[in-house]
Parts: sequence; C-alpha cells; structure tokens
Amino acid sequence: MYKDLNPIIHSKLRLAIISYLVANGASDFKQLKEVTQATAGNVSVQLKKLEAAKYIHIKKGFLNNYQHTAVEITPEGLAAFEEYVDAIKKYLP
Amino acid sequence: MYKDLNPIIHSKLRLAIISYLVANGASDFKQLKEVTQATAGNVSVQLKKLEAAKYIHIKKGFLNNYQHTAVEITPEGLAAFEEYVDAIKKYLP
DNA sequence: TTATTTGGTTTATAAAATAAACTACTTTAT
DNA sequence: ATAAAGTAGTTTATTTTATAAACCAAATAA
Repeated sequence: MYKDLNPIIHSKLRLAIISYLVANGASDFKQLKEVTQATAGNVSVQLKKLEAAKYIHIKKGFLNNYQHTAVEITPEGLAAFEEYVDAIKKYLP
Repeated sequence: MYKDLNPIIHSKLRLAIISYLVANGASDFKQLKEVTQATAGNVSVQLKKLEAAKYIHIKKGFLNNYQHTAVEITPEGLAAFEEYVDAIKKYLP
C-alpha cells in the first residue's frame, strides 16, 4: 500500500537530512545545509517539521561566538527511518 | 544532492504505479487502483501527470461493454525509474 | 563606523496530494 | 419500460508541501 511510505520521512529534503543523521551521527544546521545543498530557509522549515514529529532534537547555542544549531536523531526518528526503508524497498528492484 | 530525486517519480502514489508497471508489465486503471489501494480520483490525476511526463502511455477503449483504460510504461519512464532507483539507494543503508 | 559575513527565521507563492462530488454508461430488478 | 444499483472513470475543491526570497541579529573586517 502506497500509504505505508511515512510522508514525514518521504519528503526529498527530509529524507536526505534523516539519512545523513543516521549514517553520520549528530550534525548541525550548517553541515546539513552543505551536504544537502538546500537553501537555509528550506533546511530551517524541514528541521522544524522533523522536530515537531519528534524525529530529531534541536539544541541551539553558540560556537566561537556564532550561533550554532546542533541536530541529533531521536530513537523515534531512527525507528521511523528503518520502517521507511523497509517500506520503500518494496518498490525497488 | 537531494534534488537528484526526480519529483515526478518520487510521489508516493506515482512511485507505486511506476514500480508496479516496471515489475508487472502493462496494466490498467482498475488494477492499478486495486494494487495501490488509492482512490479513483487520485489514480486518475497521477496517471495524467505520468502521461504528461511521457513516462506512461494511456489507451482508452472498451472491454465487455465497459470503458477500459490500458496503461503501459514508456522507455523514458523506465529510464527515469532506473535513475530514480539509483538516486534513492544512496539514502538507504 | 559602516560594510560584510555568518547563521539562521519568517513570509509568500507555486505546486502536490488527496478525496468528495460528479458524469456517463451498463446491468439488474420490478 | 423504468427505476435502482453497479462500473469506470473525471473534475473540482481543499488541505499540505516544498521552496526560495526577503528578512533579522550578531560578529568580524575594512
């Protein structure tokens, strides 16, 4: 069933972000923007949606006097990603 | 880059439809509606988008007095699907 | 001190996804 | 013969999404 693809994960940019977090551990706003090559606005919006879904945790602070937004995946986020992977694999040869 | 995921294929329902066509050859409206468990309206809209992208070919006719909409994937559709598969695999463990 | 850069957020808009309502024709029941 | 029900889809309306442009605040450089 096509609805098995969790729409929170399925978004192109959110999938890229979650996938990166799963593969590389914790990250931050700047790095996620770089690796995805998305605009800052888009990254900001999608991080908020992932946080609202409790798939990531966002911690704002400072690093070398500049603001710094740390991002880490939650256990729920990891579980949702794994479910998503199982679901989408059914569509791939 | 997250933009490598072809948005025409990436849609949940369109991915289910294209994937089914690739795996099972030609199909028709009714069968695609059944296997995806989507509403008729949603199937109708997504088939039109796939046709507009020239990823499928739609042939309307009659079968046992009832209208019948045959659907088959085009070579462009198959190529786009294969590219999509390569792209999304980069996000999966 | 006035630019410029860094690190973001908010806002505006266009595009998507989806289901409800509708159309047209066929078959069945009365 | 005609009303009711079923088949096969399309169109329309509505809610979400995705996205980038414009914006904001603080730090550093000129």
